[in-house]
Amino acid sequence: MARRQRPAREEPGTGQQGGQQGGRRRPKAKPGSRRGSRAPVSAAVTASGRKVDAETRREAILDAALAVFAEHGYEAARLDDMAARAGVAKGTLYLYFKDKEALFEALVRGAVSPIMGRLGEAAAAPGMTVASVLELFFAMFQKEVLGTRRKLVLRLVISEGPRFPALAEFYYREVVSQGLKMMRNVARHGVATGELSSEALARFPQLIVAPLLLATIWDGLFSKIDPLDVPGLLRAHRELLLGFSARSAP
Amino acid sequence: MARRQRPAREEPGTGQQGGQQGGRRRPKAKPGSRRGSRAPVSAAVTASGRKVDAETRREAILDAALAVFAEHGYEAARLDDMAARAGVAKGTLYLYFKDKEALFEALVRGAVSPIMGRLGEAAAAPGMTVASVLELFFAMFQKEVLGTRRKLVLRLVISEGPRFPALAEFYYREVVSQGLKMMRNVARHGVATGELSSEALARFPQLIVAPLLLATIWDGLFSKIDPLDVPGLLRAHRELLLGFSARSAP
DNA sequence: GTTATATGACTGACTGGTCAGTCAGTCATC
DNA sequence: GATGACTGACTGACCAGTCAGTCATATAAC
Repeated sequence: MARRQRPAREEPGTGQQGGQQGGRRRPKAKPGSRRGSRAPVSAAVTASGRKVDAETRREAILDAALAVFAEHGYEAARLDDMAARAGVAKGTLYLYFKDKEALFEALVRGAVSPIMGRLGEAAAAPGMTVASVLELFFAMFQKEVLGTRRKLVLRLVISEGPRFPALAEFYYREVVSQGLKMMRNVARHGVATGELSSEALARFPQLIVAPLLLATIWDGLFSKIDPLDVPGLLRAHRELLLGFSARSAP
Repeated sequence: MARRQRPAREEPGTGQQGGQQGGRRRPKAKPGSRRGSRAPVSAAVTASGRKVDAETRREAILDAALAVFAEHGYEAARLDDMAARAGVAKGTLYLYFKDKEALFEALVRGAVSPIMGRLGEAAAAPGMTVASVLELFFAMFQKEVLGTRRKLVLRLVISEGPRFPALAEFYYREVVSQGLKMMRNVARHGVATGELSSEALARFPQLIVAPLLLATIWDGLFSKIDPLDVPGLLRAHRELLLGFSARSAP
């Protein structure tokens, strides 16, 4: 009877193995034998004397959770896996997050916030041309999203968003609408200065980011079959947006 | 003890209710009391005399499966739901498909094939300009994908593809690589005739389809918050691709 | 310095609801 | 009477969430 056989799983306990501080084991302790089979996140002792401070542990859990959610999707992600990866017991997850959903949302929220601010400054700098903003924006996306595990978060939002309306709304509010507003302002500026010959981008700033989305999805689906030359793609994209030959380098 | 509480479910038996052909019910038939609580897909009797022919039933199952997979994602989709929607018992699903995964793959394969052929003819017609091919291609995508449940299939591929390498490869082979090849040929043609002033599209035909992808994802995530004017988006996109003012109408 | 007690972070076996897949049984049709 | 499409109760793996129990550390008392 073939049963809910899941795709390949990592073996448990793949976290950082290490300084098991030899708590004596009794032959058959009923429940909870401390440090039973798991390594602490770090052997370093914090200033307060605790083995690992709460923030570090929280990060470790979020880190592990991202890996597992990204690999299996929300529903198929097992909390046991996350716990094992984070080097804690499952119960510990519940000391830090109310439930699976809260953990998932915390993950997305945490990955999003730090980026948007920096983008804002860049786009608002005076004397910026459209070409230079696009250059900067695309470089930033490659470095901070495609080049990091944040791309996994973006993919999770795309995949799981339809089933988490609250998440989609949060993402729209914090990322999409803000990003589009910036891009729209840049485009309007470009039209005003004559750098852009069409109002298309001012009306649909989505056209600026569409290839970034494509690159993210391609990376997840086809990169093994046919890797995408993302820098080349984005250069070509800038070329089209700016209406031919815009081969500027910073 | 809060347990795997799933998101809102449709009540079972939402399929086409109808002609229960009054098979007599015994008070407590042990197993399988035929036509227990479910409506047949159709009351029409086929030429061969069977209540419903195999192909029709297969379609009904695929139809129901698409709805359930699309709503809940692969893992969270319940075969019981699909069966209820299709108006059959769960066991019947296994007469038509080996298992959940085979059903999922059949779904995607079935939705994909009919489209590609037509696109091919359109792009190969002699005397076609880039502008007219794009016009046609975008219209076709709006009508045949965004306008139908095929968009759900596309979204499923995007969402579940990373966990189904075989599916991603199939989709790449049958759709992506073929579509890009066509687009690349069209772009090369455009460069040769002078209709396109840049080789960007010939190098990265992905740039042509990126906004279609964006539209599909937007529709799934944000359409309730901020609906996207897809025809406008694609008009603006054509404008940019063709290097300004391309406001043609068919 | 040593021992006793308190604290709370952490553990992991366990519970109970869930659901993919099975198969003995039913019945319309041949 | 035989065939085979169809049924649906059932099995057993599965896993989110719980909580009684453990122990490192801190603090107090001697």
